[in-house]
Amino acid sequence: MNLFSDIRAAVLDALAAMQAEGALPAGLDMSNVAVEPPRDAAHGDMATNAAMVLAKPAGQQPRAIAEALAAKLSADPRIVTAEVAGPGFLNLRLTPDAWRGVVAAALGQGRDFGRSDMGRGVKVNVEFVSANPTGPMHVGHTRGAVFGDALAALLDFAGHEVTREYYINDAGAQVDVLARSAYERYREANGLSPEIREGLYPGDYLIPVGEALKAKYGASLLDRPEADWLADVREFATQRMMEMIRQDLALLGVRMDVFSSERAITASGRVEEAIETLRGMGLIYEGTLEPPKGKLPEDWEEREQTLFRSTAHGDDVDRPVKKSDGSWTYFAPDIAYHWDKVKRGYDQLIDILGADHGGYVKRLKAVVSALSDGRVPLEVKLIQLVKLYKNGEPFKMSKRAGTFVTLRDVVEQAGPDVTRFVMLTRKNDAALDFDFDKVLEQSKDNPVFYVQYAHARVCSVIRKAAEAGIAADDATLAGADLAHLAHDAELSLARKIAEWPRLVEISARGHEPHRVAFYLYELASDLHGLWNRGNEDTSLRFVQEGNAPVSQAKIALARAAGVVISAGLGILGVTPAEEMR
RNA sequence: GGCCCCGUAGCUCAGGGGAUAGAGCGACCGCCUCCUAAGCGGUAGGUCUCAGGUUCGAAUCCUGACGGGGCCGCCA
Repeated sequence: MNLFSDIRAAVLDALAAMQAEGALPAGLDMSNVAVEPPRDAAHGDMATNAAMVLAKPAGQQPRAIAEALAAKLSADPRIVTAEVAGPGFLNLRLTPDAWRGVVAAALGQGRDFGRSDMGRGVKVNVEFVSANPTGPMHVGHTRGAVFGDALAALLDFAGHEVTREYYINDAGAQVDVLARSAYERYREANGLSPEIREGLYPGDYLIPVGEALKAKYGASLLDRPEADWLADVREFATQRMMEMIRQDLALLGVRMDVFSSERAITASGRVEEAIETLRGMGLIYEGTLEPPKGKLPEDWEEREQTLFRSTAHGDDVDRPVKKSDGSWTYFAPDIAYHWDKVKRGYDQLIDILGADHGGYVKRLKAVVSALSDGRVPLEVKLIQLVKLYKNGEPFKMSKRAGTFVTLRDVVEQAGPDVTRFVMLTRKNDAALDFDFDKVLEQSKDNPVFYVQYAHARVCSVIRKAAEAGIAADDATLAGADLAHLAHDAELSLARKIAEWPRLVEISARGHEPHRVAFYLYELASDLHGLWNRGNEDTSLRFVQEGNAPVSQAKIALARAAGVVISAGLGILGVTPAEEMR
């Protein structure tokens, strides 16, 4: 149930009736007609811009259209008043029963209240994290992981068929480096001193990998040429790294549906296949690139390479798929991988990438456009930098300096709830300040506690009611006589609850899970506000001792808010606490 | 030089073309005999970086400046 879209439908019906009567011309575009909560509550419960949007195409005065529309709408039993205001707004006031209906719907549907069928039949692939399997996840990865997971949950809630996918970069030079680094730790495990040369990964996390290699191979790999052991050690170490990454993701509460391997794609010849397909479209050629303007790379020289004509699909320059030595660039397997996703039948692809991949977006879009014949849209959500602060001072992560902050560091200290909420209370395209002390503080400055506290208060009310001998289970509440909700402070909370289904659709459409976090904060604020009004006006307390029917109506309202908080936190992956200690 | 992101209250940030631009923190003044005060109410605080444009209407869309960050062919 979405009261805003219900009322919008009523507005459209009224406009259609006006057209049938000749009061409005036929063939008007109604797509911009909106029914929204007004910025200022004094204007009413809902406002529509219909008259202003239609005035010009209809060739009529906006206020005249609004007057006629108001006359039609006032026949609707849910609408108390329809007043023309300002340049042609139509402000609507709804009956208390309309708002009580929202409370009833939320109780009836529980955490499913607000689910939308907006994405029905739409298959979406959300690729995120995709951290290289060469070490533990760090703070930067954490933001992408949390964002992707929440976006996937949001799209699911809005009715899409969602696949969460991780692309394992297990085929490039970096996994050879990993293998060499692990091999040194293997030598170390065998009592030799490791040579962690420049360019190898020095992290301690490879020490157990070296020991595990010793357990498996004994001393048999010692003093052998690299060619003898590289492939085996690479395979072994890569698997170990992926296990570690899966554990890190599990700590955060992130679960993937599909892990795709670059190595598998490369080995199966699909890169060649993809490039040949593009060649068949006339999009692959041998040529040289113009040097970039401005600051040149130091070793710039003109080279002939195999290039992808990405400019034919909106890119600024063509992009190399082969290096000058004839081997594939990083881009080539990515072409094959995205083609693979297209062939798996998704209607929409979403890539969650770090902001340092900004220069990569246009070529990826070009590939998907070319290989899907323009049918499958690819949206790339760039996750901007996480700036770390400690004691209010910015500090840089450095593996060498030992200030490398892992996901595990953060989650084990702050907990997954705080980590997730903080990282989701910001748009993906704005940089995020992550202040360790503030996040660890667990104080009122931390919005996640504020929202959880609201939920805990609802649970507390229900417990108190039970102690007072008033039944307050969901089944009883669903049958409560909501006519006892009459105070405007109570109906205001119902109005906020009514916005939830609308907010879900807006957030899902914009791929903006942060909106959920901000809405939950507002909803929590409204609940806390109503709670405290009970201090001055005892008739506003949820539990009215000795009056079960009235208590149950009030608790039903609180429970409806709690159900929405619970559902919203569920999308964000945050636990709805039942009590705070 | 080009491309991407950002610029809104002292600070951190919301604001899917709508009315008098909002919240938190900080400052100031109040509220616990009472469902958890991890809470609530109020006051103060604004040239929405600037200049053009589109529109009945722009913080929002477009163009261009300015400022900050990121990226830019044999790294992935």
